[in-house]
Amino acid sequence: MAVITSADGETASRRRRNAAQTRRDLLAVARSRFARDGYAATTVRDIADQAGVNVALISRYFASKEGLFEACLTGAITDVGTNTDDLERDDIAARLARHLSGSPDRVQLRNALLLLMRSSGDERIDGLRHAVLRSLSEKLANAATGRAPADDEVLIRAQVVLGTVLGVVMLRSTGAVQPIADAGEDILNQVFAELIDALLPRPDGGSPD
Amino acid sequence: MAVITSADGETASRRRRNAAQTRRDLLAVARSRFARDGYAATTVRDIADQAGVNVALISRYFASKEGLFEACLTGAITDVGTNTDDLERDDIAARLARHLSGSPDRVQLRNALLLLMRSSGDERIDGLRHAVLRSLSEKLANAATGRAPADDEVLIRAQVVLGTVLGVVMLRSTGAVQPIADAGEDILNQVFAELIDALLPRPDGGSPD
Amino acid sequence: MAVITSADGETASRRRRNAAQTRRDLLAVARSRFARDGYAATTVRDIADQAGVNVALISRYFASKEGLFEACLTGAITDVGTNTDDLERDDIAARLARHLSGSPDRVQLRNALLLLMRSSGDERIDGLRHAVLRSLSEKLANAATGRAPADDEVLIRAQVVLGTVLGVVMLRSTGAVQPIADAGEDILNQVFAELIDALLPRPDGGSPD
Amino acid sequence: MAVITSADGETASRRRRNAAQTRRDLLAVARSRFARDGYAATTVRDIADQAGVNVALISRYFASKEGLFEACLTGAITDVGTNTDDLERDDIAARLARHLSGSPDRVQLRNALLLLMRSSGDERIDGLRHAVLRSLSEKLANAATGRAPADDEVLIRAQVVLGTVLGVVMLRSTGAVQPIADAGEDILNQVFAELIDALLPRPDGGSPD
DNA sequence: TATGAATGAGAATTCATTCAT
DNA sequence: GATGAATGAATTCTCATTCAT
Repeated sequence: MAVITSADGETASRRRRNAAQTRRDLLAVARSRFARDGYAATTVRDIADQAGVNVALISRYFASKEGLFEACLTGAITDVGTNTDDLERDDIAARLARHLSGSPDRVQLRNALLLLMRSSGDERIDGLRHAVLRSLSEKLANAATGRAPADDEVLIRAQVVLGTVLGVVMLRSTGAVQPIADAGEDILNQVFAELIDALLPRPDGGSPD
Repeated sequence: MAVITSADGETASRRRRNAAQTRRDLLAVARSRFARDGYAATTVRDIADQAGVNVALISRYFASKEGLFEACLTGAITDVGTNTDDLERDDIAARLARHLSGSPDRVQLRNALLLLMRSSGDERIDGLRHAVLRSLSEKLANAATGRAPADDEVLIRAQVVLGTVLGVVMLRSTGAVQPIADAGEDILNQVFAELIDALLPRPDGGSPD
Repeated sequence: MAVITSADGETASRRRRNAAQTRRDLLAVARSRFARDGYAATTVRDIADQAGVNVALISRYFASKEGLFEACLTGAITDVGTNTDDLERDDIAARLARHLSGSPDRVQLRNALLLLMRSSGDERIDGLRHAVLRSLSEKLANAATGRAPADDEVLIRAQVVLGTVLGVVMLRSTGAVQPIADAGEDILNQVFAELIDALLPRPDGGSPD
Repeated sequence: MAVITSADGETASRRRRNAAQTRRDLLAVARSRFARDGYAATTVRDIADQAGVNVALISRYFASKEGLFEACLTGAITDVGTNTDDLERDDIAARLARHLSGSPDRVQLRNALLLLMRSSGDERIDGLRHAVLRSLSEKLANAATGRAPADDEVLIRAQVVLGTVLGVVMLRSTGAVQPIADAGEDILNQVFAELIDALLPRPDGGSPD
């Protein structure tokens, strides 16, 4: 119950002195801000303030605003990756629906997807983004077709599905367009299932219908 | 005095003395820049330079950067509107494919769609954007179902299709993700047709297949 | 009663083509704006708009904003001069009261006094202003003392009176400080008379009382 | 690093790292510039340069140019207030003379008076200015008449005296009109005493004789 | 490790002025 | 004589970043 207070009135516990935690906090705030407002419209001061730390720490831990963005993107890529590792065709729609409709605890993944649409203007980082989007569509194609090597048409179809996911995330974000913004998991699941069924060839190579 | 003519056929003569044309030029450049880079990342100076006119003319003709953005959006809304007026179910896929895959002359419509995803931060303007996206999805639903009044599920389905369109435009823009970025009209037409067939109920209210 | 209208719908009478009149209009508007808002806070566009003419005409007729200001000042000096030519001691208070309290038709002289307190930043013009203020105080001293050559003390006393006039004009301008802003001619006359009586030596050189 | 010391004793060390001092410096410079040149003619860059600090600090400490002006005015109001708290009739002339004629150390009060005549264009701030001028004249009236509640005529008379003070400050500022610009404390004292004696009723309500 | 002071570059906007008609 | 188009210079303000403590 004792509150550690130094003689001069400064509470030692008030200012958390934990580099790793500070870094994580900044990253978390940055991800959601970059995802929601885009790179250019987000100021490092906003991020630092919201994270409750000093702006200078962004330079300290991430070298620059762009470094912070890249770190966000890398984190997003990891998140997206771990959530698509074990993708199975019959699972895809349900998982998408769960993640897109999910409440606060799934927000990070939705931010990750939004982040994949945000550019900082840096070409190298954009290359990263595009590579991940490409790889995501490959995963999708492979999962749907049972991991057969995908030809271009199948890839394009998977990318259309990916486009749908991205587009839906966008239409739902920032409370934007109704009724899809408030659509529940069930209906999303249903529609995604029909979408995949219609567009992506089944493992045996049979036509979607 | 000096007439500056760039290699790619763009002619920017100093001192044009044609207000309407200058306004149009600024608008055209602004639309493509805002669409490509977003509002915050685009500077008015860039726009003016690319249009070959003095920055002050943006204030003159559009009052402010935000005014210019709004004018772009209004134009985009008009374009999207006139291109979806006479939509028929059997026509949707073909038309989408044509516009998305089309070369330079169709770029304006693609920019219009990108613009509908860009925010300037101004709430009023954002309201406009959202209203148009909503209205677009209604048009889509009505065209697909034969103009019957759409219930929420149908609207959601139409919005998923709209999401697909937006997502695909985004994946294709700035030469980004292959192979969909270079996919031809035929394959897009085919996939969109399957998509609509699968997701949107037919006029007679029968199941999509 | 006929309205002269050319074939193309442009009314020939609408745009007055009279250089001298245009010049006068600009000058009149400029005087009141410069007097009220000061040099820097007044824009040439404001002046031209209020005068109902094109901004470029200011450059045409007065070379520059500073030229316009100087013209205003010159006019003000003339006005002040003609109104103080025939000053008699027993007349001063009444005349001051009349001009300061006077309604719209006396506004020009009040503007002239305000103008004498406004600087454009140009040293030469400031020299002019100061010279006129000095000369004004000399006139005041001469009128009060019966044109005897004034020594420094008398001049200082006259300048205090001049200061009073300027200060009162300022306190009354822009509807500012009550109740002096709405004080009538009578009370002003009374107070100015007491002021002059108290501060300025009589013609015979006797003490003010 | 480099310590820049100008010949006139002003020391501006780069990187002072003392927020309060920097704020004070900016305020001091701003007060004299606004007082001398007016709001519109003064640039924030000038102020910052003269204070030896970066322009951005004006936004930091005062939010905006207008905020800086308001801070100047508030300071001026305080100064004027503390210098008129304990005003006694027999003291007024001497105190005015001392402050108006006083050398550098009294410049701040003279600037305060000039500031009370300068407008930033902001209505709220102008309201402040006018309120203070009114209150100043009330203090003057109360001090002169022995704090009896002043009727309008007495207030008007006090405002004429205030006008004299303001007008004299103006005629003396920027070395303008001679000989009053260089008039010494004695003569000013004498004239102000006569002025107050003539215009403001004595405590017992008797005529100023 | 963390903070707040300070900076410089760049952004949007305003404004006096010039030019072509 | 008059107009509106266009310009360049300046002004205020914002922002990422660096520095001293």
